[in-house]
Amino acid sequence: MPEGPSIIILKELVTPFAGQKVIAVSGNSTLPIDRATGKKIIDFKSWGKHFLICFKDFSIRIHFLLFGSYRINEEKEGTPRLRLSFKNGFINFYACSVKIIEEPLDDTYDWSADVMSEDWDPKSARKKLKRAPAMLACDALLNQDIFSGSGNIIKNEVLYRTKIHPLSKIGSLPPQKLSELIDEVRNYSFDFLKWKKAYVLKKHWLAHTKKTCTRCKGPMQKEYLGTTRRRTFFCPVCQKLYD
DNA sequence: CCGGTTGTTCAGCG
DNA sequence: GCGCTGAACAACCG
Repeated sequence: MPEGPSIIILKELVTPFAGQKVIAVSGNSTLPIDRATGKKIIDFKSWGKHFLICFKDFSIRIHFLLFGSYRINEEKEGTPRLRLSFKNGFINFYACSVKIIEEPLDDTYDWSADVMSEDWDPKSARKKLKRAPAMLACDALLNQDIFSGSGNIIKNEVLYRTKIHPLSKIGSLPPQKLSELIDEVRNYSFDFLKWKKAYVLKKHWLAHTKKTCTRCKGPMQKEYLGTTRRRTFFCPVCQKLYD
């Protein structure tokens, strides 16, 4: 569920409810979610992996983390964390993190960091990366302040596509390689979106979960790298270490 | 049936 | 008070 492109799909699926009044709210969330009852949804937005339900005076932020899910006009086993009903249907969110945001979203979110956004600004990402020369490439690609929406799959695929070893230091990447990295996060995210919609995402993985390198036919390496020790798949031959 | 994971937050430590 | 690390949480697949 979680990476940025999946949230774009959700946003598209809920468009029938944009502008609709919430006629009932339920769920096992401990927050005062009933506040949405009777209120009109102004818009649905997203920032990376955050799904945002916007009302006039506040917003509800949904984060699916690793295991969250949703159903639209469809039930599923278990109590939803949040359920919003409309006269033309309902949305259920399960096992997700719910947060209420009081301030205007423009005050909370740096839209230029969102890889899928029309406000995405590669120059801004570059500036942030320049400020963190010691950061490892595998950590940079999971950093939501720099690449909001990028996740572990996107990380592995982008490093493989750009032939950058996950343990490369950001400050050691030649300028053109750095540009390539930044551009490829957005490029691959849109491929991810296209393939996910067509239910063929896994088929197109070149690195993630792979045992053999499609380029050199050598073995792929699997290690738990970076500050978060996330699963990292890479080809030690084709992906160059910039140290 | 158990182990593992497309993620994040927070307590506890030095 | 800071940065870092590991635990906790969650549900479903293989």
